[in-house]
Amino acid sequence: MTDDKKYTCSLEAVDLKKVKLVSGQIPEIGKTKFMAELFKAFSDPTRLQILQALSIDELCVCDISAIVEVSVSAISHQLRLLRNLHIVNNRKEGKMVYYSLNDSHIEQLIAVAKEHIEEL
Amino acid sequence: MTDDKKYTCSLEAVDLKKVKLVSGQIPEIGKTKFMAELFKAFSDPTRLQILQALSIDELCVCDISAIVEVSVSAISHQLRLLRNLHIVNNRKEGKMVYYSLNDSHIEQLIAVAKEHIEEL
DNA sequence: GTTATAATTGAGCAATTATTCAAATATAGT
DNA sequence: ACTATATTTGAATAATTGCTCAATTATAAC
Repeated sequence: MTDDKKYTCSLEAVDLKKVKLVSGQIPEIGKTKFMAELFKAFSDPTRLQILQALSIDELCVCDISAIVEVSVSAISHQLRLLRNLHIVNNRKEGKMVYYSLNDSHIEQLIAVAKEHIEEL
Repeated sequence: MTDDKKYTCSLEAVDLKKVKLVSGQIPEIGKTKFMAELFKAFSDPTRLQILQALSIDELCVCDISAIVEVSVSAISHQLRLLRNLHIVNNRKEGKMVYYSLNDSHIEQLIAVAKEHIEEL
């Protein structure tokens, strides 16, 4: 009858007060989903290599392909994903397209992650 | 004959000097894969909600399930993954298991990501 | 010991994803 | 116009992933 979510354990086990308090303090699900998408961009080794390379220098697709040792096509697919999330910018020059990082948060995220795994 | 990776474009298109320079400066693939795994932990909305909840307070599995509105089983599966990556700690008290964040980098990563999406 | 319940676990399934391949665009040089 | 080449794109495929369900483990109360 009551609209209790069946997900959880008995009422005695749940600290309802805590649950309400915490629920009220975490971001709404839409924002969380967006953040998760951003993190997902960093969660693939190929993409992470691309981002690390771009944190050193602006690069064209061919160069990225050579550095990461993955086909041009695969790189291009990944770059589109990164473009759509506004993580990288691109600049066309003749036949070639040069990519770069969009803002400093990208490098910050990578730096913090590096710190974390280094002190394991 | 030569061991050129076939991945890439013509030799004229590739800036070999740049490629070598950048290749030498990015972390080895093993480290990058590990970092990617860390980011992957943050890349699912359910897990990200768990982490955001834990950044506010230590919580038992039941409470997390109630906050995130996902089954206890699903939460437990995700917590195992987070445990294996040393992102969360747990503490047993009777029948219940309390989870908390392992170190401050976790909160830092979430904070930077939040900043990034807010200034889009 | 028996019962109740918090939490974990393994198998299975639907959905997502990273890459390859082939084809299409776009630009430069002839 | 024609050719060469840098990049993009769509479809297909194999691999991964998050959840559910059912069963199990661990602890507490009786």
